Order: sequence, then structure tokens, then C-alpha cells
Amino acid sequence: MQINPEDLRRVDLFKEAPLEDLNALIGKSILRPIEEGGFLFFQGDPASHVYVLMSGRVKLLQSNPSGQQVNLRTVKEWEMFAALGAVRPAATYPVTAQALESSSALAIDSKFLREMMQTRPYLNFGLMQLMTGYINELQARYREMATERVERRLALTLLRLASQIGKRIHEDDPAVELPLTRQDLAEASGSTMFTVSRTLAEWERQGILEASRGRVLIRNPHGLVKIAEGEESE
Amino acid sequence: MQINPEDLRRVDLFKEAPLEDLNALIGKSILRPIEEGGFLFFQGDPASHVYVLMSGRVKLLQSNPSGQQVNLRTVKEWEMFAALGAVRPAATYPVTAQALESSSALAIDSKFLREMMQTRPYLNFGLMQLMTGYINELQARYREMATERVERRLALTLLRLASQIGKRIHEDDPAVELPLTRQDLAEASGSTMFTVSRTLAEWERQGILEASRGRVLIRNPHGLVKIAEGEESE
DNA sequence: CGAACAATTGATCCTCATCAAACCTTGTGG
DNA sequence: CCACAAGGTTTGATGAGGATCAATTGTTCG
Repeated sequence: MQINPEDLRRVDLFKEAPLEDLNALIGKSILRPIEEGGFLFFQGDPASHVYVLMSGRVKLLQSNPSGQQVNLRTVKEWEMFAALGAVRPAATYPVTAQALESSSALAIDSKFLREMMQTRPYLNFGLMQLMTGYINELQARYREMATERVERRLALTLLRLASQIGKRIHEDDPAVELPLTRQDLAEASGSTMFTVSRTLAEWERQGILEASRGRVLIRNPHGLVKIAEGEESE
Repeated sequence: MQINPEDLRRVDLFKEAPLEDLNALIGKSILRPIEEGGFLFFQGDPASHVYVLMSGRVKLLQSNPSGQQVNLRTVKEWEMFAALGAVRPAATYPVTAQALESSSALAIDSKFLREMMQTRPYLNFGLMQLMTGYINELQARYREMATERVERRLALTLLRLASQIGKRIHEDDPAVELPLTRQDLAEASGSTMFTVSRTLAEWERQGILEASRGRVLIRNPHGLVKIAEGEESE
């Protein structure tokens, strides 16, 4: 399969990149297909590549010493991830990347991108924008984890994921689909499969969403907003 | 009071800055003294300045909608903070900065620093190093908040704070002092004053530390490491 | 000395994790 | 096309970890 350089402009970082740069990047990259459940890299591996997801959905997760997992970010097509490797020469990945569905990712040589940055101010600025945005999100999520209880965190998590990786089911319908298991949602909201299952069942009863195996369909995002912002349900 | 440009080299970002740049920066900056408990800026204020702490200790915190606070970072002298303003032109501070003790901070005009970055690659690289380091720390803390229980989180928090803002009590003694109230520690570890108080009392009984009003003296950091890593205390 | 504020301590209660068991759903192979 | 296996999901029962509340005690400083 061949990559169209123009397509790469859909990646924020490459929005204004000259065609020349894009071609050079593609020359230094490999397209890696990856089936559902497969891994692109593991926490602790040397950060040899920076990735751009071309299709599918990928989650980035971290494990604590006892093996419990936390979902730090979920990525959709045209998003760049594992970009830390572009900044730190000798870094290792701080996260593991696992495909939520069959996906393909462009693996760009970290070293090459790093060298390119030396002479391309647009790359520096773009990367910093990415990082500041991510820092803001992480700070907000950290605060939520420290101060909100599970139900509200789960509502916030669903809303965030819907906007980040949700698929509209139909043009003029706000309903949004997420390819996530209860376990995925537990890891993303800092809870357990069981509590997520119970909470989703309750919301299903209220008509806010539909939950099925490995999938959540959010019917009424506004209902979640109300829960997230404190309108208790009775 | 006058600022010595050479001193600014103790700031990571300015380690290799030419004297000329340092002088220009100082010319565009104000030294702001701030008494204990005072605020440098509030969450939501326009991010007009980037700060370098010259002396004292400052905490950066965020409030959730109901007013509960979370400590995101604690800063000591020669550290830069609120650097997001240097990257995003129209940003507001995502955190509030409050002095833990009487301090003074150099307030650098964000716009000026931003313009300077256009022609100074060392600033770009330095800032990215800062940001990647901070992202790594935040991710780790997020994971801890999601997966570890209070006692272990508090141990990890104390160790982290000790290395970041701790003051050695004596040259050849590992004992380290922190100017933090129980409330501060609760906000930094995602717990409550009460639980922190009880836990510190227990650790004091074990000889790991000494706690007094607004202050914790860590006598035996290794004891905390053991708790943080899972050696239960019996 | 008294006011302000930090810290302690005990009693209580609630959220949510944990565990066990059964139930569905989906895909595979015979 | 059915049967089975694998793995996601549900549901109930139980209990632990900590938050919350109230009352008191300690510390610091003007």
C-alpha cells in the first residue's frame, strides 16, 4: 500500500509542511498494519519510532507494578502519538499501544524526525501545541480522578472519548459510537468492570445510551453532561 | 533589588543562553515578592507572564467546580512555571499559584519570550524537555491516583515532594524537610486532611518521620520507599 | 492572653472494590 | 447449521477503605 503525501496534511503537525518534507518523512517510514488487540509497542521499549495512526483506533495504556492497567489516551486516525521519542534522544516509551480495532499506523523514524526538527520551526511549534494541549487534558483528568466520584468520572470519560474517537452513527444524529469494552472504560475512568457495567445499565434504563458487547452507543450526550456537571439524577 | 543575569543560568531553560538574551529577558521582567499564602495568579487569568521562582516555595493548584483543590505541582527556586503561556498566544492559566512560604518570582513577559523563541532554537528544545518531563510525571501520578490506595499514594507523594522541594536539614543527613500542612499533603495525594493526619501519626510512631504544624521532617526516606513499593508494614 | 488556625481523634456511614457464579454473544470447527 | 469454546457481561452479596462530621486539643503570633 502506498501513502499519499497530501494525506499527511490532515495530521495537525504536518498541516503546513512542504511536500518535500512529507515525501522525505514517508521515505523514512513504514506502514504497520495491526489487528484488533495487537500491540504496536510496549512500555519500556526504546522509542525508535513516532506514530501517526492512518486508520482504526489505538489505546495508550500504562501498567502499575502489580499489573493493573490505566488508559492514558485513545487515538484515532490522523493523530500522532508516541511523540516523546521525537524529543528525547534516548527515551523509552512510557506507555503500551494496543489496537482497539484493526488499524494501521505509520511508523516514522524518531531520529530522522528529530533531526528534521533542527531546521523546521513549524515542527517545533506544532509539537509544543500538541504537548500543551495534552498537558491541559492530563491535568484536568488528574483533578477529576482526585476529586470526583466514579459516576461523574465515567460520564466525563465517555464525553471525552466520544469527542476524541467517537464515530457518528448518522450524519444528523448526535448519537456516537465507541468501540470499547466495559474493561476499557474502567481503565479509562479509574474504576472496575463491575461498576462500569452497573452504571451503564442504569444509564441505559434512562435512555442515555445503549451498551452492547464491546461497544457503547451514546444516544443522548446531553444527559451525560448533566451528570458530569452535578445534576443528580433524582 | 537587582537580578544578576548569570544567576538565571541556574534555570534549566537558560543554561546555555547568551548573556545578551538574559539581559534582554531581565529588562522585560519584574521581580514580584510574595508573602506566605499569597497568590501570584489565579486559574483563568490571562497568561500574561511566565515565571521563574527566585526564592521560596510555590504550589500550583487547580480547583474543581465545587471548590475542592488539587495540587498539581510544587516549585522551588530556579524552576520555571506557567510556561504554557509562552506557547499559546491567547491562553489563560490552567492553575492557581500560591506561595507556601515567603517567596519571590521573576515575571517574564509571555509575549516577549514567545517572540524570542522564534529565533532561539535552544529555547524551543529546552521547553520541550521541560514539557516531556512534566508529561511523564503527570502520567505516572495519574496512574497512581487511579490504581494505588491512599497510604501508598501519600508515601509516593512525600518522596516526590522531598526530591523536588525538600530541604536537607544537615549536610550528611538524608533527613529532608517539607513546608507543607496536612491539607497541602491531602491536596497533593488526593486524600483528606484527616487521613493524612492519621497516616503521618502512624509513620511517626514507626520513626519514619516527624510531623509538626505546617511541616514534615522525613527522617528515613527508605521507610517510605518500602511502603510505596508494597512492603506492607506488618 | 486571646484569636486564628492547624492538627487530632473517635464515631459513623457510604461508595465502590472484590469475589463468585451465571449468563450472553460471537466466532469457529465439525 | 449446530455445538462448543472463549471471552465479555451481568448481578448479588459482602466488606474494606476512607470520607465525613463533630468535638477537642495544640500551636503560633499579635
